[in-house]
Amino acid sequence: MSLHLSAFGKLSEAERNLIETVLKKRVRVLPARYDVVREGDESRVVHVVLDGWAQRYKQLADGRRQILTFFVAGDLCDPNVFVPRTMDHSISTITPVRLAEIPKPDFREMIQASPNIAQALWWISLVTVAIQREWTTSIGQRTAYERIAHLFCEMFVRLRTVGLTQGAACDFPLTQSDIAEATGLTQVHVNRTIQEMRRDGLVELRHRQLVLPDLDRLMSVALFSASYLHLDHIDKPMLA
Amino acid sequence: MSLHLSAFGKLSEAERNLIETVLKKRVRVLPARYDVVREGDESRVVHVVLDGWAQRYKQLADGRRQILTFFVAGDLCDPNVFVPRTMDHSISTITPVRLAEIPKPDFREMIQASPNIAQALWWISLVTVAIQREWTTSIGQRTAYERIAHLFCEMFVRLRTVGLTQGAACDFPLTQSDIAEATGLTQVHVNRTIQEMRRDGLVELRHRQLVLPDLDRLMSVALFSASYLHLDHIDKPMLA
DNA sequence: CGAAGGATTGATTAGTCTCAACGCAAGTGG
DNA sequence: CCACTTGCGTTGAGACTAATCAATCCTTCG
Repeated sequence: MSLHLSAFGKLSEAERNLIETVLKKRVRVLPARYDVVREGDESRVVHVVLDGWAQRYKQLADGRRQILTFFVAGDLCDPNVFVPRTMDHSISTITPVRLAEIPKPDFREMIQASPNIAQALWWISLVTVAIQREWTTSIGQRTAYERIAHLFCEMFVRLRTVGLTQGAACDFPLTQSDIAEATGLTQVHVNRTIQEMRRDGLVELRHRQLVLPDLDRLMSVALFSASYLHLDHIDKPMLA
Repeated sequence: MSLHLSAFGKLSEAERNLIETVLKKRVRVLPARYDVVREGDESRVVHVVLDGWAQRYKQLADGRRQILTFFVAGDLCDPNVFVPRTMDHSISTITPVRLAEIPKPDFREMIQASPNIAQALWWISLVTVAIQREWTTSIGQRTAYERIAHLFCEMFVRLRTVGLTQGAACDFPLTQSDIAEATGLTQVHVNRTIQEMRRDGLVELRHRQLVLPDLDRLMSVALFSASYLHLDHIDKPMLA
């Protein structure tokens, strides 16, 4: 398993082991569509997804919902360890999830024990904002078609870096409603747009499996450039 | 002058002075509409806006532009000190700007000298992502009217915390095109929407002056809740 | 006084939403 | 093992928000 924190290029074997140990300390298994943290909660632990998909979202007073990012294996959900605060968003599972919970003191200790791990944490924060900025750009500037294509590209590339793709395929448990809430579109329009992408031979998506037969072409219609993921700081992806 | 870094609630007088000293070391004065950093550049220094307005933006391959945030006095533009990286976005001024440039080594030294300042830096990162998330939500879920209203609320509240409002008024140097690029709308539609807000008595905007005669009502139509700005960690706003 | 950037207006169109219904597959309880 | 439910995907018709294109009007400033 590749974990984002330990995927950071500069870590030693010992540091990786330390991380693994801390991760194993407290693991929960959660059902699908289950709230992990809700807006307004105090954040006490740091969550790391070990397996499955989760999401960060925000809800307006009248119920409208915006998904802000998806989490997959290895993702640290709340890198915010040093400033006490109430959550300004919610986190919930999409599929069943195996989730590591690290009490903040343990996490801080680990950080203080190793400057490299501290740097890895900064790197994660960096990528987190960068992704959020890309999503803002996507929703603000890209068309429906491009937005969905972009989402597919991002998730595919991220899954690939953690070894969760098989050739041009990967598990993709999002419903069309999830995609709608992530892209700021309606579920109906997402449906029609995906059909169009199918007709164009860019996407196969059914039974929670996504196949991207021509990733390069998809990236180009999505105006996708992976640079915002800052993969240059990551260790080589595991060979599956 | 209130600076975000030194606005963090827990700092001592000595720490504040340290920050002020570092800030004064290298100050540049830039004209309006001037690029400070461009996408693809290496980031070498940390920028802090001392005076004036600036913006962070991203440009798609075909030229479409999305403004990602606005910077006002006190804002740290690139809190990313510990991970070397190339910029995935650009920063430019809107008005003439007085800008502090802190070489990364100096900045790191300051951080290492004081855990409180380090914490302040984490807090800034936290608020930066939180704002970005709110913008994603805004563009994804709010109507044109609500988006613009929300932007007004956010900027007004942020300006107020740094003492840059006078009663219900503040300087507001954004053109309607700027607002359009920030909200993912066209300039024409922004114009019409602002006219509507004027008719509704919620906004007066002319000659780069913004007046919000009924902030509470504006906040409520914008579904604005200041919690994402995490002002609870900030020192009391200066009394003007 | 002229130029330039910004704001405003009008007419038209495109993209996306809304509402509503229907289909299909998988799971559940009797 | 079948009837029912439930969640998700698909389709259609029509409405509406916001985009586009193109002028025109201000205002500021050299």
